[in-house]
Amino acid sequence: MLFSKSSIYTLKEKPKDATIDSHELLIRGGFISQVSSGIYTYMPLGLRVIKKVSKIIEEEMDAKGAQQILMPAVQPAELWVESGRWSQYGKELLRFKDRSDRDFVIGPTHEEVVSDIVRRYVNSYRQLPINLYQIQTKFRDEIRPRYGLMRAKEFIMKDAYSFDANPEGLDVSYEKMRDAYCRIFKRCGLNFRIVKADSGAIGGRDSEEFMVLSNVGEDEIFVCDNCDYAANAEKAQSITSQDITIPGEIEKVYTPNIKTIDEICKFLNIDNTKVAKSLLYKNEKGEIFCFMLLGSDSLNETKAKNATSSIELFALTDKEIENLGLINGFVGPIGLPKDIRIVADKRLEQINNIIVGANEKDYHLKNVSMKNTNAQYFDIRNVNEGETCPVCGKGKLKKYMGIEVGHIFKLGLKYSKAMNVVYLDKNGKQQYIYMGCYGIGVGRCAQACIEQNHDSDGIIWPISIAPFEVEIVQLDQDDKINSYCQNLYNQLNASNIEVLYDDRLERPGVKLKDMDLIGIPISIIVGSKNFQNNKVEIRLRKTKEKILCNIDESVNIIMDIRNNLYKELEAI
RNA sequence: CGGGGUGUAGCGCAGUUUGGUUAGCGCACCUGCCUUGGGAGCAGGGGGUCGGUGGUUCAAAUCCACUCACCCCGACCA
Repeated sequence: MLFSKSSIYTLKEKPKDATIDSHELLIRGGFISQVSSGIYTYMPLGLRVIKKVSKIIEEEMDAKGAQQILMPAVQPAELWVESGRWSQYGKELLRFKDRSDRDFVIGPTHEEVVSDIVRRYVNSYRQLPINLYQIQTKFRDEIRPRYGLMRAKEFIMKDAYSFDANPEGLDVSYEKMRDAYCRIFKRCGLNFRIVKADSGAIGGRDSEEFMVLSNVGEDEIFVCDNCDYAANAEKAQSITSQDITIPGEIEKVYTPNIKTIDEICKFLNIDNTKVAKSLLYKNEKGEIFCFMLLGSDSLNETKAKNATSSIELFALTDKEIENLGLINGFVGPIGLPKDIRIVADKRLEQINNIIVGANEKDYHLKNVSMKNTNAQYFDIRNVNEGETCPVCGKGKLKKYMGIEVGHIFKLGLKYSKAMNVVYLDKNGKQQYIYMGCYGIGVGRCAQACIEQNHDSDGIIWPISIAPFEVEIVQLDQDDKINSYCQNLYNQLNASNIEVLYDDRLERPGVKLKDMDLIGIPISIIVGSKNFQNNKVEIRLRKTKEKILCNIDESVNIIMDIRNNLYKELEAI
């Protein structure tokens, strides 16, 4: 592509909306342009990157026998009513009516549509397993889009859906996708970790996320420093000391105006592991829960939702607590109204003498045994950095922030049952199909890659997803140089090298700055001083290495460098 | 949805507190000269419903009300 004829619009100044480097560079480099909050146009350079990532995904998906399809962005509400998600999915699902007043959604995901296809065409075990995928624009009406393509409302996603006759088959399909994902992210030059994850509203059993480690990531993950255990905070577990203590007599203590854990620890001069906190929440159905945790721990709402089969949880307000006849700050498990379910963290299970609220103003109870409560026990606490790994039992957990670029699930029978996705087995018996689903955020991959690969001058693309492999930067104008560059450009194009030729009549500084900003891995800089001596300079974006070579050697050297860059990626 | 912030030329901003000539600066853009290995210089030039609506006033970018958009923090979020 000729730079002078292209729609590459770079900016010198930092756009005021960009708060993280990758977002700034995407805009300054002319890769994307914002249209509305969370909605972007992919400019020529950006689209080339998207296509590169997509191509890698397609190659790896196809290699696993998955077949590409393209489903509609607009879906009828009927399918969502049938799966139950019309009512489960909140405002994030963009709904609208057509001219004849029928309800539709803009697809945030495609389990319903793909299930509908499979139930219509797949009838026999002989047709299984299958895996259908697409690369398509999704829409989720995010409450707060941010960071450019990182959390956009409209975004490009690869979503794949596997269909198997039985759980063993699903395991195989899942492993294939896991393998494909590792290859995809590796080829994109991403440094990532696989973490165990919560499957969330989508349902299902096993679920793993592919996380790009980055301090601008929005997900908290815990990684063992000894073994390969890694988990999202919503799923992470740890080994913690659990005191088994001797029961004593329950004792009522006067604790005037002492409401918080900190205050009571100070007042009674005790450690915050000797107290239990009791948190009152209600869910979307109006059920009320008392979540109990050690004073030193904090509630993980995702775990709490799973423990109570809730879709949403809301902390009760002081007023709501009063209406139950309770007092905020003095809530405890003894003497709660019967319809409040006590859900306690597992750490409390063996505890026999904990301090809790007395459900009476200005009083707490000492020596309360959890056995005297009708608590149910679940893991509902947040893991803390430094706690012991639950798998190897030796390593300590370290906390990182991660960008979720991929997520794989074993859905099981959730949608099959809801939507009657069935087949006939060898015995002619009707069975439900086991589903898996597998997503990759295409734009998010590209941006995560920038976040991991940039410097103060601009982007440093890995060659696999760079918008171009090579850039010719012509610094000076004369007939010889013009024809040399043009010839070089033609030769590289003829060799199927993707090349951007900066033929603009700009001053050298402008072109060199743009070169670094856009971040193409290999540049050939053609200037009159070197050219007089029959030399051109080849420069590598990543290392800033300069290679001065004879003008007639440049093509061969570029080819070598290019091939090596691809090999380096494979070797990571 | 709660809290905070910003809307003035394509981009980045000043001016608004204390209303008063023709609304300004840098970058970008156009013309010319000059320059040419890291976002040059000089001269000339084009480009504005001051986010929108309504109000106060002799007079509004500036004051008031409402409203829209965007950004940040939180809640939320496959």
